[in-house]
Amino acid sequence: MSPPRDPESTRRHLLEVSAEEMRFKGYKAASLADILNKAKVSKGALYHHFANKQELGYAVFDEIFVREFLADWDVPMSNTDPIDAVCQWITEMSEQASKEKLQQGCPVCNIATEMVSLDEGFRDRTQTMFDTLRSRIAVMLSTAKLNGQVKQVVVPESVSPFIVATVQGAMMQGKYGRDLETFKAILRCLADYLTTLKT
Amino acid sequence: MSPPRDPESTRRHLLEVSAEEMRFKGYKAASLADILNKAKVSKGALYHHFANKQELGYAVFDEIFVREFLADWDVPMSNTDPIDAVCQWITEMSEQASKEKLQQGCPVCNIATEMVSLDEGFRDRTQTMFDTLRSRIAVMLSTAKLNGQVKQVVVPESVSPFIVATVQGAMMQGKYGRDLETFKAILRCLADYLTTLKT
DNA sequence: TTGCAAACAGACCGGTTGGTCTGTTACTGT
DNA sequence: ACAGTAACAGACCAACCGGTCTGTTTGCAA
Repeated sequence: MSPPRDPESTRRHLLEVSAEEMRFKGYKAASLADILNKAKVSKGALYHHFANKQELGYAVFDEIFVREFLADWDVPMSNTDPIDAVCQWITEMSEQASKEKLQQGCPVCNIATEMVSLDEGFRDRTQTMFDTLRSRIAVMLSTAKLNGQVKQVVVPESVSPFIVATVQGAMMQGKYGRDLETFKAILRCLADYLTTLKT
Repeated sequence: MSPPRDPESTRRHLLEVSAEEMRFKGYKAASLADILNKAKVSKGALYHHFANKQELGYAVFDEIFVREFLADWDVPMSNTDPIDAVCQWITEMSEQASKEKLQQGCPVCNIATEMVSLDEGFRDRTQTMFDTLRSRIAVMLSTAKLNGQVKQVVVPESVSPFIVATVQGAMMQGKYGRDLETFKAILRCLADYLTTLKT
């Protein structure tokens, strides 16, 4: 049991319940009243840990959603063949995908789509996150190019956003159609394309 | 000048103003009060033409957003080479894209992302719209296959959702990063891939 | 010209929203 | 032991939300 007063764990609890709410309803539609009810925490406690709803939203985004997202995208880079590694990662992602997860979609993308044009904070966070991801993949492709594992015509700075966009698009399509097969077909197609980049 | 009382045009006006609001703010955050203010129309008039906000949302989605979307995706099919046609269409889309349009993103996708998991009506509409689009592209690829313009290994039912997902992902990435170049790079990459499908 | 429904106008309403404020309880350093 | 502050608890609030309801104006058919 956690002690009767553990500020760090109540903060964490608040964060997780908020994340759960925002996953399904989005940022704006997630009401503080619902969060408080679900978490069985008083309003005073919430406003002791977070200045306002915006700060709570930022914290959820940074500490839960972005963390999860980048962990999911943590493609093994040290493999003998990076393209194979990405393809294998895609296959694993495809197999792990459940219908429920797919219906929920990618929380980062959901919140980003909702808030990017309305809130600078969310915009900056989204931007830097995707920059990180894209450059990570671009580096991988560049080294593969140097090692002669990838065709010289490949432009890492074009292919990396392409990969990101396609995976994101696949998740969206899967979410809209509630269809696991569509999602898998798109990812398989992406893997096919990537193998054409090999020397 | 329109006559002092023209129910059809006030309905249309209401639809357009609502669309403008929902483009920027999404469905839920678009308030009726703001719409009414902007349209300079009374609440009585709105509720005379629409049963409630949901019906207004559906009408905006059907009569404005889906219409625009399918018009944008109206790729010329009768060309000599369908793959070339798609590539040319992609290029045109890439050139026409403005920074403002990109920041706003695709209204259909925005609303779909927000509402698909919360509202059956929006879900059904989104689903059938993308089904229409995908099968339209699949048919194009199938006939091209029959004509021997596309490799026999190509599976139209996989490639068509792939194309849709990638373009959608490209728009999202462009929206998030407010960057026209990323958007264009992704589309160019897609065009490259499509040309590899030619015989 | 009159009757009547369609087309609007806008005051009003209950419920919900994020946020504040005052009070109480628990821990911690001295 | 006690003081002081961090950690809560929850009543309260103004603003806003979608929606209703009553009243007025307009056009048109008879």
